[in-house]
Amino acid sequence: MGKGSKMLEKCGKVGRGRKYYRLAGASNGEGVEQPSDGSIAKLVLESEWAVEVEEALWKGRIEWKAELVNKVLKRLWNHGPKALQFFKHLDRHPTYIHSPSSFHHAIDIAARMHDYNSAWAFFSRMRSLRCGPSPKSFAILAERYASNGKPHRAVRAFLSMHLHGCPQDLHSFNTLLDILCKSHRVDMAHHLFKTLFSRFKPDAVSYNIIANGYCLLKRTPLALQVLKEMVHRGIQPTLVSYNTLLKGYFRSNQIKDAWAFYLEMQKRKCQIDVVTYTTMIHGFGVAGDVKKSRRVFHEMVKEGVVPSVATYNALIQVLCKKDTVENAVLVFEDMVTEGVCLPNLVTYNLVIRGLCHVGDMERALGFMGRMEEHGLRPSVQTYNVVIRYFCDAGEIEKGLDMFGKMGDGSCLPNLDTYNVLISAMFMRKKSEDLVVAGKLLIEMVDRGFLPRKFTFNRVLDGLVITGNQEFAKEILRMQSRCGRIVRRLKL
DNA sequence: ATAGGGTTAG
Repeated sequence: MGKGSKMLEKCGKVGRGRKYYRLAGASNGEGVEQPSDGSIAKLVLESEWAVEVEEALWKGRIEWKAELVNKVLKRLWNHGPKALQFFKHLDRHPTYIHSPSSFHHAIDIAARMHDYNSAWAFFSRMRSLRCGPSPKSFAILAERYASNGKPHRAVRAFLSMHLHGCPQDLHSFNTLLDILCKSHRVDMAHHLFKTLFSRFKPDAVSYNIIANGYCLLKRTPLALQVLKEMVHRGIQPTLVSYNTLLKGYFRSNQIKDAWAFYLEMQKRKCQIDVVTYTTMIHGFGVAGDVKKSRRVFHEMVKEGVVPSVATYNALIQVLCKKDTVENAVLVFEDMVTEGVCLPNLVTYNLVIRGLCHVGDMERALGFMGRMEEHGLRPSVQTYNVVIRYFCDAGEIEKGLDMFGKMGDGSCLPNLDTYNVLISAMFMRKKSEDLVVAGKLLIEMVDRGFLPRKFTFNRVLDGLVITGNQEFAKEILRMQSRCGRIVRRLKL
C-alpha cells in the first residue's frame, strides 16, 4: 500500500491553479514497478479536471491490465461518476483495450446510477470491439433494471439478447427468472415461466428458482406446490429444493413445519449437507431457540459434516442476537485457534455489530484493528455499523471522525453511510449540524447516489427552520436536477 | 452471474 502511494506525486500547482499529477514508476533494478490500484483510484478522485486524469493515466507508463483496471473500478464503486470517468478515459487509450469484465463493471455502475444511455453505449462499444456482449452482460443490466423497479425492461432487455448476437437458452432464461425472483417479482417470473415453458423446457434449476421466490415472499404453500408440479412433470427434486423449502419454513416462522420437514429429510435418507445444517442453526437461533442451534451444531460434527465459515457465522450471529456477545466471541476465538475455517469479513462484521450493540465500542474497534491479522480490511459495512452505533449513543463527533477515516482513502462511503450520518445531524438540534447535513446531501448526489424524497425534505425543513434560506434554495435546485419531485416550500 | 446456508434497516 505504502509503496504505491509514494509513487503518486502531486506536482504542486501550475498555471491557473491547476494541479498536475504524475504517476511515477519507481525503478527497483528489475524493471519498473507499477502504481497500485489504490494510488490510481486516489488520483482519479483528487483530480478535478478530466485532462489531468487523462495525462496521468496515459503518460504515466502504466502497464494496464484488466485486473488492475477492475481493482480501480471496485475502489471507485461508490463514486460512480469518477469510476465512469476513469473507465471512459482509459477507453480512449492509444493501445490499451478494455476487457469484457471491465465493461461489465462499467455497465453495472452506469445502470446503478440509472444512466442507461451509458450502459447501452458500453454494449455497442463491446460489440464494435468484438468482445461481447455476452449473456452475462445482459444479466448485469437486467438485474439493475429489476432492482431499480423496472422489471419489464429487464425482461425486454433479456429477450432482445439474440438481436445482439447472444444465444437465448435455458441457462440465460433461468438467470432472468432468478433476477426477477430476487427482486421480489415472483409473479412475473412465474408467469414468464409458464408462458415460455415449451420454448425453454424448464429444468430442476428453473423450478428451484421459482420455489425459492415464493419462499422469499413467505408463501411456502405456493413453493411446495411448485415443487409438487415439478415431480408431476417427472423432474426429481434435488437437495437444493429441500434446503430451499426448509429455509422458507423458517423465514415464514413455521418452526414446527421446519422441524418436521428436517426429520422427513433424514428419514428419506437425503444426504443432508452443510447447507441444511447451517439453515437449521440459523433458523432455530433467530426463532430464539439457541439450545437447539447448538444441538444441531454438535449433531453435525458428530455426523462428520465439516462446518463452513457460513455455519460459524450463523452460530455467531445467533449468539449475538439471542444469547450473549461473550459467547459469540468465544466461538470466534475457537475458530481462530482450531483453524477449521478462518473468520472472514462477515464474521468480523457480525462480532463487531454484536459488541457495538451492547455498547462496547472499545472492543468493537479492537476487532476492527484485528482484521488485518486475517488479511482483511474493514468494509463499508464495517464502517457503517460503527458509525451508526456511535451516532445512536449520541457520540456524533466520533461518528464523524470515523466517516473522516473513510474519506482519506481506502473505503468510500455508500448510500447507507450517508443516510445514517444525515439522520444523526438532526439529533443535537444544532444549526451547524444541519449545514453539515446539507453538505453531505450535496456530496452524495455528486457521487451518484439518489437520496430519497424524505431525506431531501428533512434537510430542507431543517435548513429553513434554522434560517439557512440560501443554502436551502441551493439544495432545492439540486433536487430538481435529480428528478425528485420538488415539494412546495415557502422561501 | 443458472438454483440452496452466513453481514443490512427498527
